[in-house]
Amino acid sequence: MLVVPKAYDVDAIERKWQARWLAEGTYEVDNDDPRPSFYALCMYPYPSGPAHQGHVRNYTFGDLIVRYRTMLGYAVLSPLGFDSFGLPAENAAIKTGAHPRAFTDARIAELKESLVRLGAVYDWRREVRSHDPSYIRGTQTIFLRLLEAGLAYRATAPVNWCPGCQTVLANEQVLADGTCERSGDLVERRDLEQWFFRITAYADELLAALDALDWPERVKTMQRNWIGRSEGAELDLAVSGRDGSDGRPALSLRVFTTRPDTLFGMTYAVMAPEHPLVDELTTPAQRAGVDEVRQLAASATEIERTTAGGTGPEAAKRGAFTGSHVVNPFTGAAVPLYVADYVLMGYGTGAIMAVPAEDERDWAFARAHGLPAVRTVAPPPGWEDAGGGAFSGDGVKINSGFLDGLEIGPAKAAAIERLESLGVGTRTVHYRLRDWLVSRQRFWGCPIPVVYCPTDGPVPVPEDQLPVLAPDDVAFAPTGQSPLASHEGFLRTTCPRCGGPATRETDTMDTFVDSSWYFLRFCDPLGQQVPFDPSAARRWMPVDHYIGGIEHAILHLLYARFFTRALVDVGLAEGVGREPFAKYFAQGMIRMDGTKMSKSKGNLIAPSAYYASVGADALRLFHLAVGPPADDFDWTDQTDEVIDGCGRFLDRLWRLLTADPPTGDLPGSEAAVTPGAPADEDRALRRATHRLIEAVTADFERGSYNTAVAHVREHVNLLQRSVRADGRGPSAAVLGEAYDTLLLLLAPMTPHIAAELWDRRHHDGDAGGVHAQRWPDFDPALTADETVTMVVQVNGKLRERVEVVPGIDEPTASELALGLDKVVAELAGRTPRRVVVRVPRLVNVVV
RNA sequence: GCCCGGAUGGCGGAAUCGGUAGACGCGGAGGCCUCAAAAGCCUUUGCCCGAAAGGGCGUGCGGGUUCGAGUCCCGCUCCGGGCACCA
Repeated sequence: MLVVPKAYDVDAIERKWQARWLAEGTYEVDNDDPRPSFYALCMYPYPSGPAHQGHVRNYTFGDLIVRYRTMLGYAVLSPLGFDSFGLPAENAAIKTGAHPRAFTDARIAELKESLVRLGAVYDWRREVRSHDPSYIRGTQTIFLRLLEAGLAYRATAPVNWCPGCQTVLANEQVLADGTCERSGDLVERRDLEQWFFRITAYADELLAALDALDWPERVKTMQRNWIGRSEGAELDLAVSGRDGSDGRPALSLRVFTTRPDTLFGMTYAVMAPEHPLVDELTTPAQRAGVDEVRQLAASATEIERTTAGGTGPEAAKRGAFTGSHVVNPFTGAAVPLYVADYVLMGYGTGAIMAVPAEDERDWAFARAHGLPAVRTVAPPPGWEDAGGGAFSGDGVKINSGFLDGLEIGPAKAAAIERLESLGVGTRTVHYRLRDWLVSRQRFWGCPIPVVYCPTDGPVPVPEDQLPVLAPDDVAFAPTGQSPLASHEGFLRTTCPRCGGPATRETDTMDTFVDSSWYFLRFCDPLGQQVPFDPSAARRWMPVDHYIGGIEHAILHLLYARFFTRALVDVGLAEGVGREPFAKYFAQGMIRMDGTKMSKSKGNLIAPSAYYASVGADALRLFHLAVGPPADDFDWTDQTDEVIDGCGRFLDRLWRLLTADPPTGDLPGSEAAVTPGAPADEDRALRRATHRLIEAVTADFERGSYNTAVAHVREHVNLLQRSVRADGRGPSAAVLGEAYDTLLLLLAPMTPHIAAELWDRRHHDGDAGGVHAQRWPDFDPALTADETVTMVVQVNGKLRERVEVVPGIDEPTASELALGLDKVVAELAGRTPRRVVVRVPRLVNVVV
């Protein structure tokens, strides 16, 4: 990066305006503001230290929207806070001994400082931090209400357990090879009692409501796939020899299938290794084999089991015969029952009917275990010659009794109907989505407000005793256990119900819980009695424009959608809309050498050096101009030169608006009226100015900031040429309009230089300056063309361009085109077969 | 494997409805200014042929529709991302 002389004192001017916006509370907005509402929000950041380029990009887009919408006359809610709970602070505490709060507060101060230095403006009165006691209180109140409503519950769940760290890990902390990211130990599966939120109760609504959202289609698709609705049937398969006639209770195995039409092709059935009936249904002779499969499954992590690494679907599936058989309800035939780890206990009923001919996984297992396949759908001709295998496409039913001849759709319906009339099955919908496990064996998170009493069991902490706060005098030793579990003062308490001795829950909540309602807290950040006042939330919600990284496309956005609905349903958000983010924009990420730029990758380029060299405005301009906001971009060797170019542009702008014009007077001042400025010049410049307003406004509305920057640069180039026209340029008034327009349009993009130059031209800083102005309107009468370029083609090839009046009629255009020398020469005496005329843009002569 | 994006000059990108491909910028070349440099300013810059005028070619590849295709359709290639035993 080259340090070059600037036309103006960038640092001083930028700091001056930043201080002013802060001191004057320019972007503070009250809940009773009479203007129409607009809620602009960037995802609140995890405070990891000074801003990096990803932040700069994100908050530049957000700031543009805040300033633009404000100029359009909205009361814009622009809050910012910090997602301040989380693992890095706790790990730092273990390493350095510093309390996570001290660590976190220091990181917040750094991040906040660098966002202020970017010129991003917020209503800082509304700042929230996940670890503030008032916020903890809100999170805990919500937890208790969910508990009361049955939306929070406690259950035993398999978790990733690291024997080295002696703690539960999040899935993200388990590496692809099944080891702990910190200790490297092989992670085990353990069953522990954990807290869950019942997000699955909202699966259908969360899925159905996606259609109406103004979100990127790919994000909606990701959510749809994540929720994973599948329709089918559950049916009972009677176990052979267990019909109850021998005195033992009758037994059957419930399975789920999306293809009930293929039941005639069932050649075996499978239970998950964890299925509760495995013991009962395994015969002594088969016990050893079954136990081996169970053991293998238990030692593998969920990730290992469900990813292709090494033991993919192609490889022979791990499974064993149980010795039992189950009966096909349509045919009465018995088929062998297996245990295999390709069936998951957590989905459906944990057991399946296997139809190798129409399911690839079953086909692979059947081949590996010498089981037969019976086709129930006729594959297309040549299928068997091409290698055969499972065929899951459309076709006509065969070998299927009463279903023969039907297409798959009607066959499914008929099969379900038959199962229901036989009383052995029902139409069922299953979801891939699981309930949200929120327990974390961590210190630096929101404590779960529950007490365990030997007589009363788990008892919620009464709301008037909230917040439950973690003590400060804890030792952050690397025991691998939350310090809360070994802090007697915190742990020992009394039962709120019976008053007897009890212990506190020592787990904390997943930090995604904090981020699932912060946008509601921003509406009413100071209230102490409830998480937020519903009337304040009704005033601002939903968020009109939400900006954040695509990495949150599933979890955060889904949890927040669930929370908003749940909060309405438990009475904490009465009358608030059920959908939190009306529009979501996912900005592209910044890559370097092919990987995402991030702190953990160690390839951060800090913005601070650019603040010093070219300034925040230039860096903002760069991020706006470099490409479509939704696209990723690569930070390369050339990037610094592009950023320098943005600085040079602002220098040029500065000189244009402050230097003496050719007449020797300040541009825009009355004295600068150029005698004899041709009316044509004025008309042309006014047209350009009003077209610029039209273009930039349209660009902003469709989020095309890169073309907005291009349009502004074009205008500056034009103005530079005009001013240099030495005495023949436009009049001062028209020039003044052009300059003011430029500053108004730049105000959301490069706010500092726009504010400063506006102030120098108008001296109205006390009145709020350029950012208090109304966004300019363009005059359609002024943007109209005087002439347009008409393209003349012969056989689709460009041959000539002519200037014509916009209102030219077809015969005139045709005649004009056919009379052109080029066209006459090209025709060489031939008669055109056809003349395509699209006035006023194009004539195509076809011979 | 499935789903979703994307491919345009040396580079980032523009072309919003099927109608001038390459806006704007970066880089390059030449020039002005200067003792010299930096900065600034001017000219030029898709490729090929040509002294020029001019002509030809050109939006990943192969076909198609159309008077006309970067844009629409069919079939591929490569790159990026998400999901991945979900029955």
